[in-house]
Amino acid sequence: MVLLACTSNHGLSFWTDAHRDAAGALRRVCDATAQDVARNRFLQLSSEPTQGVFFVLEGWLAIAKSTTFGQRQIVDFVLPGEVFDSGSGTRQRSSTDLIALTPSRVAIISQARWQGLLRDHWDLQEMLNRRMAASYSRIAGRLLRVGRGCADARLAYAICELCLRATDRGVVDGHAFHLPLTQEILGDFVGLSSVHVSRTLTRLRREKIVRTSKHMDFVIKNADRLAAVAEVDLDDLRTEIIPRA
Amino acid sequence: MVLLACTSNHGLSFWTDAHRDAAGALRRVCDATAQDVARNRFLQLSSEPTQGVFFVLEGWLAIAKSTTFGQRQIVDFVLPGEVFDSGSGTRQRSSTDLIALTPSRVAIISQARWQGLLRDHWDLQEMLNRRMAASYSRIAGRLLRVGRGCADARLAYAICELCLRATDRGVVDGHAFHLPLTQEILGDFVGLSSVHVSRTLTRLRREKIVRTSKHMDFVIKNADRLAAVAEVDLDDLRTEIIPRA
DNA sequence: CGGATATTTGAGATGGTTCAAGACGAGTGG
DNA sequence: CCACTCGTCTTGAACCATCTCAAATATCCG
Repeated sequence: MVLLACTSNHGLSFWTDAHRDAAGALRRVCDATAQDVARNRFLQLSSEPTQGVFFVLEGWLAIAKSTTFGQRQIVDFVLPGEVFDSGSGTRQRSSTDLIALTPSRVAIISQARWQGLLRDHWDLQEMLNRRMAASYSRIAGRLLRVGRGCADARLAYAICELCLRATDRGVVDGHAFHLPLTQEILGDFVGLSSVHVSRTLTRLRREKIVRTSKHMDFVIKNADRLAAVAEVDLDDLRTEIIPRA
Repeated sequence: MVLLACTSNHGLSFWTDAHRDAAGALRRVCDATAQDVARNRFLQLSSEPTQGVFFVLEGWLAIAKSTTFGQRQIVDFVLPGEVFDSGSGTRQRSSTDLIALTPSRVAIISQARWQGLLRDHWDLQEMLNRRMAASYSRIAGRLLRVGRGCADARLAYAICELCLRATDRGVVDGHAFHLPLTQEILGDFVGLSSVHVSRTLTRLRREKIVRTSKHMDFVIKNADRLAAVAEVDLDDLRTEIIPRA
């Protein structure tokens, strides 16, 4: 479950103003355990014992679930400043993989320590609650498109979602951003084959809704039509899936 | 987001032993505001202001999201003893519908009061965290099947999930249980048309994996094959999606 | 420049949808 | 007790979206 905030691109900076003491405690814990992770490394394998709580300082990670025969679904991405808690229920085994999509920097916090932090800092727990609600909204929204939407809607929705998460600026015309993903990973995110992601992206490009260059550099050309294809209200989407500070 | 427990079929009974004071506070709040709800009534409409937190005392409810043109996806069910919090982020507007699938009894708790309860009772918050993790696991598992599984896998998985949630007993041969759903609702749950739910259910019946009678009375005939079709390990599934007490 | 990794494009197979008609079952009123 | 009705489920047939396989580019990295 993805828990904490990402407004700036640097993990802890978010916390410094509103939540000084929680931030301090968190920072101490993170400094002690932070480590660098190479691209494509698995930080957590499903069916292996949970290692605790992962706090992302830099990089993009993916939470993925797989069927017994290798079909993969990406459940959510974890961005800098956010937390992934694979065993919230104090479970023994993780049920998900956690994969570094870019070179990353991650702190691993033990369950016990994390519980202690939450208990001692109510504002941390409170923020956690908001983050969890946002993360739940994200997955619920995606479930709707994956279950009921056509390929265009799924992809357009994913682009809106990721545009909002990747940067502070909303989904507005001319906004450019980069996603550190391949089309295959995007497909695993929205339940499409990479081939069909390619075709659908081509269609969105041809209709001048987005522009892309050099592997996943996006520019929003027509936010209104993008929102229409995604069947979503952009303002609503933002308040739903991006936790407020 | 679905939050609390359901082991017995009566809302508050779960709380009495381990969490006496939290249970007492909760009970007082619920007694004051509980109300009966008719089948098929909407307790919460998306795009309407959030009413607060819903605590279910009796009945099955469904959390649903819809596209602008009426395509519906059921995100999760809410069972007795569980809580639905439509605006966890203290948001103004709900983004989901909440529908009573059976005649139900529900208490509505204001956001402020709920926040207060959580702050005053750490064990309540702690249990909430576990419930949220379980509810997240449920939706993530379903997202995997909906995104990547064929109709058989989606339905078989849903049957496992709902069997586990509907009763204390696991998914075992001979276990009988009732689901207060139509095939159409089941379809909205797993992203299939009601027609295809019917066909797929027929296949599962023909292969002697489940037996059904009079509208959604299920009997598990072959739990192993059901699990195989659902591509799931039944023990793992239980610890993932059913919060431990 | 060369090799690996990603993307594009085509063509055929497939699984699920939609529409439409019929069967079944539970509840209702005569 | 029967006949009607409404909601639900079943079944068939045609259609369409997406997948898979396969080959042809394009892009990145050393």
